[in-house]
Amino acid sequence: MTDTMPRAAVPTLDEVALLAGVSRATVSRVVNDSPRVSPEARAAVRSAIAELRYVPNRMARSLVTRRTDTIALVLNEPNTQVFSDPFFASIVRGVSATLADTDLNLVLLTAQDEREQEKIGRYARMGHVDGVILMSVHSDDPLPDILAEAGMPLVMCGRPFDDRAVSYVDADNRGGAEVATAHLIATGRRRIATITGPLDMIAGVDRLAGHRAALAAAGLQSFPQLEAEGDFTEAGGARAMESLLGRDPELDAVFVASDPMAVGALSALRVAGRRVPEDVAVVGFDDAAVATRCDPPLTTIAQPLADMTPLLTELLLRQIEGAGEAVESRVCRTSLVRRASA
Amino acid sequence: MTDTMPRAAVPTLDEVALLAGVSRATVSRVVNDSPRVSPEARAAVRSAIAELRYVPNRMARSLVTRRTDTIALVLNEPNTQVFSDPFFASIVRGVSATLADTDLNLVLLTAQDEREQEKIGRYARMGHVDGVILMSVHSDDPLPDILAEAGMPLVMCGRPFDDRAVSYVDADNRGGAEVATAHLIATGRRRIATITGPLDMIAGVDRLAGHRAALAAAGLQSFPQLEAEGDFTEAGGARAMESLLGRDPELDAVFVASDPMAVGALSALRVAGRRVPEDVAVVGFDDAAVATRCDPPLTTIAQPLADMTPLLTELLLRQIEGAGEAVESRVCRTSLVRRASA
DNA sequence: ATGAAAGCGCTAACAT
DNA sequence: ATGTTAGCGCTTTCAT
Repeated sequence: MTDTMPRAAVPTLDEVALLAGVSRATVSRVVNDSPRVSPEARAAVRSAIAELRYVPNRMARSLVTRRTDTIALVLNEPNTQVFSDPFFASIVRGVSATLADTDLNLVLLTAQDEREQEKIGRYARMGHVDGVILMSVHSDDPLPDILAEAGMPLVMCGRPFDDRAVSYVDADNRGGAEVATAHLIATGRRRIATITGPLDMIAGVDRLAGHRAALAAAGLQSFPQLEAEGDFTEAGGARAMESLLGRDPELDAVFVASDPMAVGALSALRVAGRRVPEDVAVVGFDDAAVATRCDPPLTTIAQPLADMTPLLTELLLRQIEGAGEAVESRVCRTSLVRRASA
Repeated sequence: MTDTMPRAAVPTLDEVALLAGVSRATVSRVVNDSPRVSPEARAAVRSAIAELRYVPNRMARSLVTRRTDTIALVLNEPNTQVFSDPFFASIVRGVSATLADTDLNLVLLTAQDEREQEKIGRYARMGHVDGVILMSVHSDDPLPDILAEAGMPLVMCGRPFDDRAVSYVDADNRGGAEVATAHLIATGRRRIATITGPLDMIAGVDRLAGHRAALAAAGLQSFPQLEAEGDFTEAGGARAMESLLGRDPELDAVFVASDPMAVGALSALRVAGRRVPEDVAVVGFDDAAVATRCDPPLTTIAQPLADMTPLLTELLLRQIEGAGEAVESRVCRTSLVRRASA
């Protein structure tokens, strides 16, 4: 099947001005909602715009304003599985909603590997976007440096590995993990395992640190065989749980560093014939308000996404408007909750 | 925590020219890999570019070339659950990979509702992108019209509802569904149910049509109570399966119009105490090569994503280069396979 | 309130 | 092979 279709002719400001019988400057003022235009002129311009179906040319405008009115949300994730983590969807939805009533556009950029990260770095530096929100950063990712060195307004979702001066918004991962493990201890558990997140991600590191801190605070020792690294996916959680059960069949509790992994861990426990929570108690850490079908309901540390997403854009916009001067960070409080089964 | 950081000064072509001791035109030629430059000049320019960390200004370039070297992949999906469908991830990954060695950039745009679709329409019309790949189109989405009327190069992933002249790439949904149901019939099943996709999406409609055609071809009648509409999610599949079992406990097979839904259906069958495939045979339709953990292995119609993603970009690029003249479509063959359990 | 004019940084003829 | 020049479509002083 082949057919043809003429490319639409794109009208310019001058054509609108001609049709409306005013100057380009006036049309520009109308388009940009300047108050210094007479009602008659405004009306004439408006109707000319409608008639010609005029849309301003972004490139021309951006060339002079130095603004694109576009911000990028970068998903830095080689693991396709993780791309479908509900956490991403929630952040995207949240940021998108925050921007809905503004005239800012949101674009998503994904990087599977270093090459794509560099491509994104170039994309941003060329002036396609006014600022960047960076998600899912791994310890060896070059993109934060590329962007920071270019002076690009930048907010990271999750604190950076080093103590660099960069804006970020994060959940209290360490504190949340402490609460989780302390809860398990409080309910009488003593052989408490953990399934960690990827340890090249700060959320993985912080949640493990919180877990260990809670054990230490209770005078419990942390054993390497009670720690298994997962990858934030359901399948990875199941594998890690199997591995833990193999290493120490007597374990009576597990703190799982993300809810998708917790769902996987629960099914691994069921396969192994362990009852939850009678034999093994489980606490998760939610990477979104996951409406998971898990029976029994999952006790979990709730990450305050509703707080985090507006902050992300707020911090970025402040940086963009303030010519990139202010670097600030926020840590949002987490809390222990019980998710009903679906 | 607050700190300051100077905004980097951005060098222009002229500054590079000055430093390299050549004209702007020569610098431009080097940047654009023109062969008409002497090796010495090229070297001088290269080092000046490196020294100044020069990056061309996209807006200025695009203003004259009328190209942005960016294409958009639009995810048209109000349902967040579906956003995490592995099908999306696979398409994004595939298109992204196809573009990796080119100097084309890919941006993802998501629309939760009509307002956001219109915003995306404006974004595209303003000249941010050279072309658009549209995914997950529902029957009442305004975006295809907005884009088509603006003369924006456009390829749809999935055929349009009406017989409009628009490029698209699709799997053979109808044919695949026919094969699926015919397979169930061939193995002796007679009370064959189906869990459909959303019927405001063409894939949902086509797969149902194929299912019905296979029944008709075998002289079997299709009953409304043996058809339940799902939403392409795992939870939706489980709900639909429960509903079907309630309406006809005697059913002996089910064709499920997507693999995530099939996973849900399998767990609903297990909960209901039905053995698979002894009591109820199941055939899915994969929305990606989903590495689903299902036991027993799932028989499914494989959608040829490896064929589809390069086609998507190929058709779009041809349209962009050919000034939007050619409209063409491709339907990729599907086949019955058996997915091993993970 | 409106228009004239300059210029954003780049590419692409056209000259040489 | 290289330089000169003329815009691309818009915003923004600066006049009026």
